[in-house]
Amino acid sequence: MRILLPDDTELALEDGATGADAAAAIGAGLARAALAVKADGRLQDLSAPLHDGARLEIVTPSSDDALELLRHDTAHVLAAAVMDLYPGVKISIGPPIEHGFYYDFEFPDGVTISDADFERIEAKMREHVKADERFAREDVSVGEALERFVREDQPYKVELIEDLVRNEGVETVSLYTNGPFTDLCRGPHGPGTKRIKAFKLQSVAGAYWRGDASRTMLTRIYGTAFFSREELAEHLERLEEAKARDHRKLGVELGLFRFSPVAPGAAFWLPHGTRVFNALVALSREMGELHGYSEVKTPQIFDSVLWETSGHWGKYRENMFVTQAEERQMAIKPMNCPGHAHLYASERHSYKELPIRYSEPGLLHRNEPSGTLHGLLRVRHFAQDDAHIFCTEEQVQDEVVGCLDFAFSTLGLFGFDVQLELSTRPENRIGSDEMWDRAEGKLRQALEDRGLAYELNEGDGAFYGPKIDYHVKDSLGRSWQLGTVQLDYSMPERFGLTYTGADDREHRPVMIHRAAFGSYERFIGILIEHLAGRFPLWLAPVQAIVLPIADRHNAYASEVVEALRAAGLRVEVDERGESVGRKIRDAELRKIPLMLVVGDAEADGGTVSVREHGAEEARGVPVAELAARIAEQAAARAA
RNA sequence: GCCGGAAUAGCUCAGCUGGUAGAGCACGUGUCUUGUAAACACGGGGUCCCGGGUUCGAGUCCCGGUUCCGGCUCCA
Repeated sequence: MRILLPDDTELALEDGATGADAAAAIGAGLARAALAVKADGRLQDLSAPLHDGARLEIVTPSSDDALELLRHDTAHVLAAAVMDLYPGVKISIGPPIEHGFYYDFEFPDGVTISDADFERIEAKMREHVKADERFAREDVSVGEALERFVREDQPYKVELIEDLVRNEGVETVSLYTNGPFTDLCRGPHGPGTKRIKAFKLQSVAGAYWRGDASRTMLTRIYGTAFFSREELAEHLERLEEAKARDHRKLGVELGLFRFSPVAPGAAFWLPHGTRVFNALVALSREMGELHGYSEVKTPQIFDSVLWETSGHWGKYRENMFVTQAEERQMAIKPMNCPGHAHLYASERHSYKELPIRYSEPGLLHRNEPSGTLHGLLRVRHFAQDDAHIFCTEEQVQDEVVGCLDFAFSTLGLFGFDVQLELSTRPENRIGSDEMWDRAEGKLRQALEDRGLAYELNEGDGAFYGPKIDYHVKDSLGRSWQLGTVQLDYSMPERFGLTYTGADDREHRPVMIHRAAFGSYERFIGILIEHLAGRFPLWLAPVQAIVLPIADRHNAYASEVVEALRAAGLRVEVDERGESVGRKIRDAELRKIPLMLVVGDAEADGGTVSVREHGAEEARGVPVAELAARIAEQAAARAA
């Protein structure tokens, strides 16, 4: 038979030849390096037979799919080692993931695993690797596979097979055996365990079977693997570096905020953190003015009837902070929208007024489950750059585009890599299919109008309408939602919102919920990690620090500070009796954008010596010139 | 909320099989008067997370709780 290679040459092989045979026919080196093959774009084992005319690609460690394959192999080796060490353990699933793999187990009663056990497990894994066990595939009937896993008392495997039969109607399944361990697995796998040159177990965590909180909690062991020790070491190094960017660490080091057990999930903002926060609120207000938003203020605590009207009482009561006032049940607001809807309803509106855009940097409280709190990224007490647009059905499309433009011109200042997600109708929803078709179509159209790439999240919309979310990743690659645009056909109904149309009849407005940053807390957390704590001039809590060389220069230093403050800049002076080297080091560690050294020469000439991160030092800069330049730079919010 | 782990000075951490709590940095004082990433000396600083138990004796062992960390579930 003939197969086609990537360079379009043909290779003649005997009928029934495998991927391994093909690799060997091309060259001995390639045969040694080969892990698997891609036949007509589909990955398969080296030992699987090829078919005539197949377009073949040999997968080696340098191929795109190789790491995933290796990590999947390693997951099987982990399972083998765990089976050796913990008799009676039940296995579930063990896939490769973005930077490694995991395997979920149910350990026998009384056995808990912690990272202290990793050494022992890794040692056992190394034995399996050293033995270079083959990954042997076997296709068996469903009956045979079920019989096997029932006999071995592996209920999770049995359930998986039963589901495969039910959902996909399979009649046979594939089993992979490496050494003493056999797993239900689609494959493919590499030829043998010896290809696993470098691996490491990383953490242990609980994980619900099938991601269902009502089912058993399994023990998940995470690890990673590479083709060389160097690559593993580099990866671990990168993880360490990422930890150094952690906003929880930098926030404390830079004196931005703190947390305390007296208020779990709520930040205490120090003066410097508050400056950053306020600078962002100012930005949002400025953008709001530009885009036709009107700021409003609504109460913090409402009678629970408002939450019943909005529907939050039924759905989110557990997650709301409830309080009491003279026998009346009140609740602290978890969102601004009911307040805004109530405000809208308090006046009559004509179509001529629409769209009405209410913004409010409102302070919100949500009683998030304790286990979900995470620094500034998931908190119970936060503020949003929130706004609600009340508009006619015809205006929705333009308003959504406006929201996207608002968000991108705002987020664009920070250089984030923003992922857009469009979430469509969930199973539990209100409104007709026609309404959903229209609403989803408008969001999609808005994204396409602006040429924005997005991911489709089917069924993930709110019960009252579809939405577009902006997602970014933190330093450790975890994805977080920032802003959003949500169409809401429910709230206007619940609050009986109307406007008088040109036809002199009452009509229902559409409500759009939108935010660019989302929560300021989360945004600042992400921003700190993104910038590694080095804020641009316009956001920096301290924009410049004046460093007198000796204390005879302190008086001149104070003059410089005054001049710069007069230009509206946030400036400090370091008058400590320390060396210049020391003052510079400390200012660098505080990540202050500008260091202004002043000595005899500067005092004589009315200048400063400017040290700026990532730039050449500039001596003899006249103070007035510097003040004008950086004031302009800050006003322009230049990066 | 669930599973696992952790908690010692402002920060980072050491403290063995139970025997009066330590370092570096930071902070304070003094000396030095400094030219682009750490001058030197001295000093102050502790509810060893909280509550209970075991013990002659608990930072250390056991139980309960709190918060945090890593995940899972959830996230209007």
